Amino acid sequence: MAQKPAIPKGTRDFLPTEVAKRNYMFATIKEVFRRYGYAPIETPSFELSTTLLGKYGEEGDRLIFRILNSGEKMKKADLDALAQDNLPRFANSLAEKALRYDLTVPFARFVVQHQNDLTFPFKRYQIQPVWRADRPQHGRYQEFTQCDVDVVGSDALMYEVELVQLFDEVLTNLGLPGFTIQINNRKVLSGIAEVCGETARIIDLTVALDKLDKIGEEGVVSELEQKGFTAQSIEKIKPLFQFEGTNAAKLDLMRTYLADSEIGLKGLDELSEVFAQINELGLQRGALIFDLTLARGLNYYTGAIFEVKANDVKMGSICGGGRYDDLTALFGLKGLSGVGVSFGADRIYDVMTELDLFPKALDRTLDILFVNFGSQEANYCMKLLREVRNLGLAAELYPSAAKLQKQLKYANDRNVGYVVMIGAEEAAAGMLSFKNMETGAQEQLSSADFLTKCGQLF
RNA sequence: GAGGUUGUAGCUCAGUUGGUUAGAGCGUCGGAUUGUGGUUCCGAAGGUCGCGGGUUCGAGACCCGUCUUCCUCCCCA
Repeated sequence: MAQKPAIPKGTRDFLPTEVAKRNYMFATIKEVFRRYGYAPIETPSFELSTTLLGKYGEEGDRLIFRILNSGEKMKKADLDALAQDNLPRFANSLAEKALRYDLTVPFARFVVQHQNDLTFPFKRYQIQPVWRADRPQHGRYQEFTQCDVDVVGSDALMYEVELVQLFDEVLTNLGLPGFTIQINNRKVLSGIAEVCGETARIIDLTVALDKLDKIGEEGVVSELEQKGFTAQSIEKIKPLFQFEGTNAAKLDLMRTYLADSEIGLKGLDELSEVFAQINELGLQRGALIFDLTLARGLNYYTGAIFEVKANDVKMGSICGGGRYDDLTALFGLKGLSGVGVSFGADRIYDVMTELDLFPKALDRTLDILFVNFGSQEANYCMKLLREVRNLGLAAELYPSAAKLQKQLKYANDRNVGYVVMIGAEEAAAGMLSFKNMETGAQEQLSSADFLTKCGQLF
């Protein structure tokens, strides 16, 4: 046998039944997006490297797939940089293009580029694949699809509230029995850093804090020590470990803790407002939780930070997002606040598969199969086939006059609903045999009755 | 990027301290059964043992490299 074919690690093929399920999921998501007033856009799969690099931090840059220059452009390789062991600069000279890493940064670029054609606040959604040169793991792929909704051009907290509702509605409609929407605010994190006297190292601080539920208090302390935080500032962080209770209780606790931090209190005001409105409006199956440890790696969030996890499933976050005030400024457009969230389609798919939430009917790609008894009978079937298709049913004629046994097995394997048999006798009598493949029941019908029945059945 | 783990038929996996011609189940195809599927029975096809090198009289097994799988860390959807 020839060399076994393969696909790159972290990528997948999708079989017809899987595509059917994915389409169902996307259709459900889109329908909700539409009702909330978001319109779809698309951007290229790859961008100029300069658009993407430096937007996701050092770690992010490492995970960006670069596209090697081709032809004469290869001569642009910066050999001096290589000689100086400056690998990042060398890599940049080799690749002027890169596959998009997420949809948010390309969207910021899009907004700046088309600012004169857009009406603000601009609400868009975007469902496209993104690529990360990450090490594949459970629920982690190198190619996966994100479903982003963002609104730019308004700093109204109404949109934070709207996005929480959106999480709740989409995931409820997809049938998830329960999920937790965690919310935090970057300003609160800044306030904590301020209180600890570590404003410069807010990233290290929040990344350590983010791991609290994973590595525990001691783990966080030792990580902070390792990062060089003083015993004094670590002591000031410790009260946060006791952060428990209802959302209201947590907010009260933090008001005391952040009493001296103006920015911290501003963040709490924002959170309180969102909680107040959501309490008023109510959620379906989601629970909104104030989670102080929620930090998220992305540097560009400035206000609310969101993350969603499915209950009772071993899977990382299935959605994430937040508010960013300066993202478009990176591309030269200042003063445009945005807030957006991303649904991790592939993880949601995995969760839905694990919980068996897809409708069974999605497995059916063919409603009716016409058995082929020979060329004359087949010709007779073709007219009926056309009429059945015009009724909107998925129908086909078996391609050859194979043994009936084989044709029925094919129908069985394809999970066909009904089989129509028209042999010489039936054709002469103007009748047909109509067989239900689930029950095995079979009846003789005239063509007219058959078509009426089809209209009723589907 | 760090550490561990895996790779044998289309799929899931056996294969003893290195020793004749590498096995099973499922699936596929054919038949039992020429107009009735899922069950059953019989038979067949299908393998450079991930790839490259090395040790050995002899390697699927041992050693080195490389790719791949899955996991932990990092990070993240």
